[in-house]
Amino acid sequence: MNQIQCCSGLEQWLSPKLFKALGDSTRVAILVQLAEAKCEQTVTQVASCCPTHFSVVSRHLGMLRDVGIVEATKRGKEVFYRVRIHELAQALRGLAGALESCCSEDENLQCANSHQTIEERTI
Amino acid sequence: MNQIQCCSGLEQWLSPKLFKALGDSTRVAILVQLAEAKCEQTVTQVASCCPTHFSVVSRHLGMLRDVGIVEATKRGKEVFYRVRIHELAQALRGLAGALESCCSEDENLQCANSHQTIEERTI
DNA sequence: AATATATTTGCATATATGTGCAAATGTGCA
DNA sequence: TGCACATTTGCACATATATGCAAATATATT
Repeated sequence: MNQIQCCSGLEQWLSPKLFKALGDSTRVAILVQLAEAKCEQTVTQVASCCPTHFSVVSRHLGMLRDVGIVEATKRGKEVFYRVRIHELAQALRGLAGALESCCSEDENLQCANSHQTIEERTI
Repeated sequence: MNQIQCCSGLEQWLSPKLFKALGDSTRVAILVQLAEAKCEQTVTQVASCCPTHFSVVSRHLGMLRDVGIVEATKRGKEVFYRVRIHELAQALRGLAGALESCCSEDENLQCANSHQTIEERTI
């Protein structure tokens, strides 16, 4: 019988780099600023979100770009950043789904067998 | 007219503490171990997930408990941990929803007005 | 009471990270 | 070319964090 492992894809969604980027209050303020602006903003505009030095905000934006949370476009001497909202939302929902795929329908499973599998779903 | 701010609730879902807890590779390994086990596990059992010292794993589990990602039950001399899967999934989906609520239907918004509002939805 | 097992906590340490400032880089304009 | 503006980067420094080991605590068993 064709079978796949439970929880497959869980590690794929649990990216420490991604969540480390979300785990800083300054970067959260930057994200809120960008998301609420509803449009791309320059580094200087984003830096108005917090008392932090603009060079630090620039570094944070670079880090957020490295992990794919924001993207940047350079036009003239300014760099415009925007949140990759749909991609980020998809990553969050992907992890949520992978987590819940670890829950079987029967909540009171025997735990002796640590390699339980489920039948592969065929459309 | 009754109006609410766009993106309301975004900051509520963007908890740096929560994501900082997910932003470490050892804690991710611990979570994968716990989730794939599909049942509560003792500290010693969880510690088999990685070469890290069991006391460090104990500390990580305590941190994950503090932010609500796992919960613990002490029975005898053992402490059983399990992932609060549904609560975590709800937090992730809540953030995903809050992010996408910042996207209006028209993707090409004028950005001059930084305080745009939407009409409150009435069922 | 004494012992064995499981977990937590104190401590030391190496590394990572956030921050501010100054300098460097890049770009447009007079 | 020279100047103004926007952003990035090098550097120093303070703080946070992850880790391992030993000791302390808690609980069960003999």
